[in-house]
Amino acid sequence: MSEETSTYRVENTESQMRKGFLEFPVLLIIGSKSTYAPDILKQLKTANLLVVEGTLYPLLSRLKRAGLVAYTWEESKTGPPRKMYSITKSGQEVLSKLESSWESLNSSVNSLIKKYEVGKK
Amino acid sequence: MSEETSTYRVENTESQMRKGFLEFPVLLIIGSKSTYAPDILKQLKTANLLVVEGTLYPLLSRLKRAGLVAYTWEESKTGPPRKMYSITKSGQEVLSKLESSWESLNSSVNSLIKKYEVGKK
DNA sequence: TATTAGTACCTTGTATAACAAAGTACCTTG
DNA sequence: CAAGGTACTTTGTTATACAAGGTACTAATA
Repeated sequence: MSEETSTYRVENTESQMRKGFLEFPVLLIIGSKSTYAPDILKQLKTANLLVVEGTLYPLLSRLKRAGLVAYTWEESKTGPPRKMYSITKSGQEVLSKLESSWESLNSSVNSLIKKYEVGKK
Repeated sequence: MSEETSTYRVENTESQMRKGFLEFPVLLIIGSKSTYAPDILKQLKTANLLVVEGTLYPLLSRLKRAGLVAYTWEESKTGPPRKMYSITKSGQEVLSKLESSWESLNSSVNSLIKKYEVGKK
C-alpha cells in the first residue's frame, strides 16, 4: 500500500534552499551600509536572491530583537519615514560566524559534488 | 516598549543554514550508489553535514513519495533487513536541477560577499 | 529459551523560516 | 480631500529540521 507518487515541487527548490540563509545576506547588506527594507529588497533582487516583504520584515524584527541590528527613523522626501537599519557590534560578530558557516557548508557540499559527480557533465 | 534583546542562537546557524538543503546532498549520495539510511548518515557526517535519524528518515520518505528514489529490501548479515535506496530517472532530473540551484545560490551569495566584504579579513 | 546488545526503521511533538495576502499609515500632488 | 505611491506590519499556512521516544529484527550468550 501507499504506493502513491506525488509531484515534486521543482519550482520551490530554490526557495527551499534559501530557508534559514537569508539572515546572512541581509546582515551582509546592512553591515556594508545603513539602509531600509525596500532598498534591501532591491539589493537582494539584484543579487538574484528574491525575497518578499512578508519574509524580510519579520526577519528584520528578529535581527533587531536579537540585538544584531538597530534602527533609527529617518525622514524621506518621497514618502513616509523609514527605519534605517545598521549593524551592531554583536551583529558584526555574528556576521563573521555566518560567513564561516557559509564557507564551511559551501566546501562540504562542493566536496560532495566533486566526490559523486565526477565524470558527469 | 519591546526593547528586549534575545540572545542569538549562534550554535544553530549551521543547522539553520541547512534547512531545505538536505535533499540535495542526500540525492547526490543515493544517486552515486544504492545505499541505506545509516550509511547515508555516515557519509553526510564524513562530509561535515551532520544530520540525525529523525531528519533523514522522513526526508527519505518524502523523496520516495515524490518518486525521486525507490528502495528494495535487502538482507544483512549484521542485523535486520535494510531499505536499499536508489535514485530514479525522475530523481536524476531533479538532482540536476538541484545542482543548478546550488550553483546559482552559491554564486549569488559569493557575489554579495565579494561586493560587501572587500577589504575585510 | 530468555536476555542483552546492536542494528535498522519509524513516529510524534515542537520550533521556526518563508511566503501569500491583506491591512495600516504616512506623504505628496492635483 | 481623493488618489497613488511608499513604507511598515500582521495573520495564517506550509514545510523542514530536530529531539526524543518507540518498534522490531538479528545474533551472541547465559
